[in-house]
Amino acid sequence: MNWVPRLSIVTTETAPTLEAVAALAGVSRSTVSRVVNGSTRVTPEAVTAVNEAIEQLAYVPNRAARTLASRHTNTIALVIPENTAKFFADPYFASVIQGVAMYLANTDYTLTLLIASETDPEKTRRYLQGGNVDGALILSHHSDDRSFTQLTKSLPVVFGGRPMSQEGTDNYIVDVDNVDAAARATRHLIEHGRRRIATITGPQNMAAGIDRVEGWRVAVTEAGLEPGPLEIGDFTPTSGADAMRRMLAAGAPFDAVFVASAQMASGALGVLREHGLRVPEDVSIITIDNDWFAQNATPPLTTIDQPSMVQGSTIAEVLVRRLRGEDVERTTLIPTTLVERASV
Amino acid sequence: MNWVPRLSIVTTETAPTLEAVAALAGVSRSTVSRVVNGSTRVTPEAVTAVNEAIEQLAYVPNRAARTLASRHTNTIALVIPENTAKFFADPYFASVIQGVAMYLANTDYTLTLLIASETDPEKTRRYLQGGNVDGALILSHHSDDRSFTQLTKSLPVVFGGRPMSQEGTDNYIVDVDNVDAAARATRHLIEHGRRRIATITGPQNMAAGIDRVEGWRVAVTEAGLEPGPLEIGDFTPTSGADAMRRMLAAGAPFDAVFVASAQMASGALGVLREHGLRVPEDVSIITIDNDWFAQNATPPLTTIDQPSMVQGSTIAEVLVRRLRGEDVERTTLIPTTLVERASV
DNA sequence: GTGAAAGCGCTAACAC
DNA sequence: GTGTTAGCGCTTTCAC
Repeated sequence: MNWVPRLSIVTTETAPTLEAVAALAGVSRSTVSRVVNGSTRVTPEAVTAVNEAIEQLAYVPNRAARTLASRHTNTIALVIPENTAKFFADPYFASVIQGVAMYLANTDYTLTLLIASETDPEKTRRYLQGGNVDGALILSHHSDDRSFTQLTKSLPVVFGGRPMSQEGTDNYIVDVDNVDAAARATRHLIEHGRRRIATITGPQNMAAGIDRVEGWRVAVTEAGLEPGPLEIGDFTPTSGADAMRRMLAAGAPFDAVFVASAQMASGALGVLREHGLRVPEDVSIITIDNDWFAQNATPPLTTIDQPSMVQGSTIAEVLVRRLRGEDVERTTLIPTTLVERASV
Repeated sequence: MNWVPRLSIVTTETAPTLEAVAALAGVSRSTVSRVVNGSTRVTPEAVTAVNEAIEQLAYVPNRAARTLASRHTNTIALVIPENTAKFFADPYFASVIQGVAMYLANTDYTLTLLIASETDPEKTRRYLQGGNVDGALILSHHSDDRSFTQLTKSLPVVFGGRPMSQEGTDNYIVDVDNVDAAARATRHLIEHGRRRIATITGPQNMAAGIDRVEGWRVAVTEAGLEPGPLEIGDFTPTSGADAMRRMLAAGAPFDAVFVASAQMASGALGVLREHGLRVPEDVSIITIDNDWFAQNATPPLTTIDQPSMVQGSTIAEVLVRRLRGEDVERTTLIPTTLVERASV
């Protein structure tokens, strides 16, 4: 009786290669490659043979080898400037990211999260230019984004939110129409008989901040009204509270305020309450973002809903379609809707 | 005069290869490779020559080639089960993720964000097993994480938060000591003379949910008190409000409540106010999470601070150290601190 | 439709 | 210390 060591058979558990699949299916590696990549020019028999072999071996193509040979990575970077990362806790951002991730989950692309260090911007640029990704999504939000708009020359890029830098106005952008949203919000106030309309807006080095003041101004002046007081916050609840405090201290009267984010609005609301001002009786409030802050404020806030998950999935979709070579519009505007609640 | 077409020279602007660097520096490719990878066994002269060549050519190593040859990817996956993604808007999660990203930014590792589809768990598993990453970080939070604990066998994995599945109790885990945190919170209530201590806790299929009830129970019984009413939420503000509503409706008296998250606490607070109950006069509230919700509630909430960014960077650090072959403790507990404010 | 052959750009023994 | 030599596992002409 000759005993053969069984162990050696199972010993080296290396991942199966395309070559192994080819051998098992009785075809060449090229054919396996064709099947894996969905080429039509293969006989049905070969296709099934290969697929069975793949199944049987639990074959998974090696991404590095593929990338090396094909010169494309199947990877998309989501770039978040470090400054922006501070706003990470903002539910708006979180759900944009979630939207991106969810969309990409249904494609062959993999999402790489890049927090762009501001102290070493070169590192990010090198990574992006270094052939590590097929394209990039940039959630840019402040004026210092020139380095990213330049990236556009050498890598397919889509911006989430209008970049501040105007170089290359031919950027691909997915954004909500902030001017329009702010104007609609403000008009809603006016339609409800308000006349001295204040605003608490966002940083003036961010497109969203600028555009929302702009929309407010447009609506106010088109109604023939004088602009009310204006204060600037940074979209956080605390900054909203501070802004409202300053506004009250300044003493200029107002009977309504358009607050550029629900988080700021919730902060402002607290200050109003402290000062014994009733909403909406004494002052109406309208804001942007239909998040928890807007829904659970007392009173619940009338607001402009900008669907953030949708924006996330859309920005991803635009890039993927570009990578597929499809013709895509430069600017995609995500529609907003007015949600009426009790604060106006 | 023979005219030579100049164009051809500039035409193909291919990224410089290691080979080009070698040529320019007058050394072999191996030497360049050694310099790039920081091997010490190279003469200083060679090092500088190579570095100059790299600088001059703006050479960036090709990651795919590197991965293919070296069998490691320099990539770490951050896996977020789809269910968990729902909680994405939770500032706690957002900042754990941010912590991970920030830590990794200072290493050579790249972060890949994986939202694990629950309808097709195989896809995630394949990706993770398929040699696409060197290791994985799993922000797991519900009972259905067996597939991930099994992953552990074939891939270095670190869990953020204790996984529910008990297979392989030798998992690497970074977590806050939820039992302890809850117990401390509850004891604080007791030290302040409260006697009928209720709790609103998290889902009982999540470790954080279970452990926090446990801690509450421990503190209550060790003080010789009867446990007060208990309601379950899902960590969201709305669920906290609902839970409080049920608790009030049930009619069992209580003079304090330990709420397992600040978001739920803020929801519960609103309901208490609706019912004319004063905090802390009529009922004390203590919670976990030192986020905006805790800070800006009225009154501001006494809470247990679990530093989420730290947890994020720590979980990343543990994995990186494992990948470096260092000896790392299986369980790393992030210390929490009690923050006293006005709600007790 | 299919296979053979030639790399993709790098690392890792192994000699020297 | 440095160079030479093989590949890593796949895609992609190019013949057939």
